[in-house]
Amino acid sequence: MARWEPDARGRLEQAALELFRERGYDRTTVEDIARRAGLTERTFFRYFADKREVLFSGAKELEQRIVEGVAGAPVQAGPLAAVASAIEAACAHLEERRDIEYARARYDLIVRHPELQERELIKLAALAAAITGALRERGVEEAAAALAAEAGMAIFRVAFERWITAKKPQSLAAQVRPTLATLRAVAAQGEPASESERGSPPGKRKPNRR
Amino acid sequence: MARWEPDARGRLEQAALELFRERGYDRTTVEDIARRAGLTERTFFRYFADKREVLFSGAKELEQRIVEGVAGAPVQAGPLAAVASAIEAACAHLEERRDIEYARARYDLIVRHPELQERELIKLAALAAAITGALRERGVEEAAAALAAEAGMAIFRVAFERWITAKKPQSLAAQVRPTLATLRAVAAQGEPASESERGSPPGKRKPNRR
DNA sequence: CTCCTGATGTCAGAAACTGACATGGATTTA
DNA sequence: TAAATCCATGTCAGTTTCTGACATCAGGAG
Repeated sequence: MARWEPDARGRLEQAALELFRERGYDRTTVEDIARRAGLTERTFFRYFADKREVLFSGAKELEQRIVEGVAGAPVQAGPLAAVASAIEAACAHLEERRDIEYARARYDLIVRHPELQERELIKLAALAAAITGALRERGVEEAAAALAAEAGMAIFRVAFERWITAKKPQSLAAQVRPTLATLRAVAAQGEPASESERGSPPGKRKPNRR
Repeated sequence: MARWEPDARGRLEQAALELFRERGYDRTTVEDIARRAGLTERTFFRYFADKREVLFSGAKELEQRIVEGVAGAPVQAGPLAAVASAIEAACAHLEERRDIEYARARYDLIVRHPELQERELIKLAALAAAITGALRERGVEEAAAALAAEAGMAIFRVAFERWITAKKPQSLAAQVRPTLATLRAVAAQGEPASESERGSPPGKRKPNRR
């Protein structure tokens, strides 16, 4: 027989989410969480670097999945297209693993607590950095890679927000493409007329969609 | 005669930066900072919500400045152009107020300390939200506004990084336009050639200006 | 059986933060 | 001018987060 109940980490995560919802984030101490999971405060901090981290265990996997998606995108795809398709795939997978109820509960918590937003933001920043690296692997130049990665994060954020606040049930992954299109439209708006952005005569202008 | 030395807040900020540089961020306690400023720990927390905040007093003014810049951009400017020009102006002003040495010292600290990065990120997120609001005031639709704001933040980040890590002395503001151009190029790359992008939802495309 | 490993517990303590109340020049008011 | 009161700061006690050091003890390896 096992010496300890299995999945201490998972128990801590679940206990934490329950308690945060029951009493609120700041009225829940780490000791509360640990006790509900049948463990001690010290053990909590062996699994999670701090109190916030207990809500962000999925970040690593998401990052890995997206990086793989970027690396595996068709060679002819541009950086932004590669990122967007990776995000789309990751979103689809994310929807399979967790139902929207969980996502909403977690989202509400994060939105209401700046310290949790901060953590969320740094996770996304780490994700952006990882994407930048994956794009560089594809031969994309540094600044372009960073910008495409950040743009991808912006798309993800907007798509996610649309999904989570939507009244009618819809897919998260389905938000990605239209959001990408909107971003492209915004970027194109007011763009200098010719390719080289200075004085050169308007040679072969890019086909202006629409 | 004044009862207390003037500018307690400023003294705290300066003492903090000095000590962070001398001993490092985590080997400096709030009490250390307060003492060097001739105050007590309790008073520190009356001026700053927490230890990190002492490094971010300029954020409010930057936000206000950029929002004004967006609001004051020429009416015919598209959202991204409006944001970029506001950022450019704010950068120019920022360069006047603080020298690059200060910027580098602060940047080094933030880069090396995740908790400070988190704070930096949430300030930028707040800035993005404010920009989104300013764009909405200009009649830009919600998703487009959010995306343009996030894109602006991406530009700012990349421009700032280039500026701060540059060997040759150059202007921060001067980094903005080329970075915007790069972003536009990235966004345009691989864009669907014709107006309907691959049978995706009937997006309401805006008429392309210019 | 003995040794060792590794997850957990126990304990003490530093540091971040908060609420309540005190202090005493400065400023306003009677 | 004397009194009232204002308010930036100090003092103090307390909670919570997080860390280091060491103890415990079932189970697997030899």
